[in-house]
Amino acid sequence: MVKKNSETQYEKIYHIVRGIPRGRVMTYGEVARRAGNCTARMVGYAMAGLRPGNDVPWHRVINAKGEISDRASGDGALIQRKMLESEGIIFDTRGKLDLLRYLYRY
DNA sequence: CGGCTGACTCTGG
DNA sequence: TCCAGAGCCAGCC
Repeated sequence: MVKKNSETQYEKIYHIVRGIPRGRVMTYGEVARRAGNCTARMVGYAMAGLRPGNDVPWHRVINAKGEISDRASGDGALIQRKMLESEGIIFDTRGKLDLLRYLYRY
């Protein structure tokens, strides 16, 4: 399979997010680092640019604090938390999850 | 082509 | 422990 470098970093980011197994999460920074020359902001922006119909488990991407980032769109954060809980991830009373336990690393 | 924006992260006080 | 500022780069008008 030939890979085109013409692909945007977004595609790379999506691919990585798709590689996150169920019950695990990944931080923006980790995804960015694995994607290559990319920054956490790019990942965040890539997630923001997601469209319905994609098979990207965006809810498995969280910030470095182990928290769900507040986004511009309404209650997305609440949905994300529910999705993660649905996968067996337990949230702390402060709304945080244990990164040492759920963080997916290669 | 230039400037603004953003689901982040890090460091210092 | 919490708050604020700076850095970062691709996409869009």
